[in-house]
Amino acid sequence: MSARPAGPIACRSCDLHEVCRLCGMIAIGESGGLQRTGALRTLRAGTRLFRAGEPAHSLFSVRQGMLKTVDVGSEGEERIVAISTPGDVIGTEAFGTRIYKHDVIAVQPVVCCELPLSLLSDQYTRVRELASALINLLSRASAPRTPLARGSSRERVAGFILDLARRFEKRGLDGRRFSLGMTRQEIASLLDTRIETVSRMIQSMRRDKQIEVEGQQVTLLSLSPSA
Amino acid sequence: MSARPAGPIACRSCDLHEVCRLCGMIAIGESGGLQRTGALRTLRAGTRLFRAGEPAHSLFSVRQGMLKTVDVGSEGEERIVAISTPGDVIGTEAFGTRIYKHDVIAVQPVVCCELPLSLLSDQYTRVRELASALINLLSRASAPRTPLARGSSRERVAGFILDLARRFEKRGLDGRRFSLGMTRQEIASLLDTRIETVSRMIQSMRRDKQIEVEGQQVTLLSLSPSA
DNA sequence: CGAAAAATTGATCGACATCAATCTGTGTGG
DNA sequence: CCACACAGATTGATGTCGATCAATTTTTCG
Repeated sequence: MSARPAGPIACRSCDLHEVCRLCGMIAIGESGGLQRTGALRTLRAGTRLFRAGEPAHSLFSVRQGMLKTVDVGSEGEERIVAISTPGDVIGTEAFGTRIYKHDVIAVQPVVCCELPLSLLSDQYTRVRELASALINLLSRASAPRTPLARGSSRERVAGFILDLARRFEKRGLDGRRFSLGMTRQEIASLLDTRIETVSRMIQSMRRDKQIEVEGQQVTLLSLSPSA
Repeated sequence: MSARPAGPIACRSCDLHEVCRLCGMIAIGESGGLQRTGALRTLRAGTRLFRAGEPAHSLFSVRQGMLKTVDVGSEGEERIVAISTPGDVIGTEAFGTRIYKHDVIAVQPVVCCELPLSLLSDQYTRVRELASALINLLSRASAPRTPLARGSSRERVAGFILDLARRFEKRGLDGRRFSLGMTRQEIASLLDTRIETVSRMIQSMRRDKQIEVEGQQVTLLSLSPSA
């Protein structure tokens, strides 16, 4: 009963869509829904998209599945600092330095689009619309995000689930019934708490009829993604 | 004995420097150190630079002093999500939407540079070097930052102080002796903890000879900004 | 089926929140 | 100038939430 990965999503609800389109990488004559881009890439759960410190060749966008952005602490413990869901763009920080800053690892089977940085650099100097699109993309990505690891553990877990729900909804996926897509351990790492606490909070929310739970599958009841 | 505000810094160590220069806003014939830009702006401690939801006209860079980026919770409590120190750029998230996403408030007397977005938009379509500089700036700003509000309260406070030290050092300021620049209450809000805890941890670090403290003035002893 | 990983549940302990009192420095008006 | 008020900071006492330790249960997968 392995939960299906989140997505796939349509190109039009991807953050990279405009940039992608201007790069002329979307096949001509596409008909609605899902489209082919220049470079698709698939990863099995647990495999790495890239590593911190590595030279950066590409920008990625998530088509299907979820990935974790990981910070390795001084003692080697992995701390998850972000989760990427379908429609998100990964690697925007490498534009200047051409070096990735974190490990990024698939937590589910992933399909993503790959856009070579060289291609972008070549073209935005010629196509000013592309420069604009890139600037808009990076601008959005530069907004300080409200951290999930704040408040009581109950608030963190509820915040995490709501955050996922809103993101899915924004991309045209189901924001009321979906898979958490990762283990309790990974959720705990993201929320800077413990696996037992995550489990207890989820069960507690279930008893309070806020959600229904079956493994990683969640259904929102009194919680609402639009709230 | 009010602590002096952090800075001022030299233009060349400001994140906005390249963009600023290409905009031709730095007066010609400058001689080293501090230079005049097109628009300076000063704020008294406690005054707002801009408000969440407000239409965005400008990008700012901090020349002197410190500001807090504030998120207002559902019950009206202020949660500090970021601190801006000299050399930092504020408002990058507004490039696309032309709307600021947070309240930003001076915690010390502040001097900052103001660069109208309209001016930037007008020019990057003509000057491709400016587009590059903007893209580099936004790219850097889009990197997921390791949150300070993680780990034990001791780690949070130590992490906060070290973070400040490194930032000052990077900008050519003194990273071994400086002012925290804000109240214990504000530090507590940033670190998602309590004012009493911040106080206790600071005193504990003082007893352990990691730092010297006198009000907001701090001197690093065994702690090192380069470590 | 059997082994290993993930998740749940319970019992105990410690770190930090909370409540409360005091101390320190700063600015204000008499 | 000094008395006073007030905000910020420190310190102590107590309670509570979540970490930790431990035991099962459930799920996954070879």
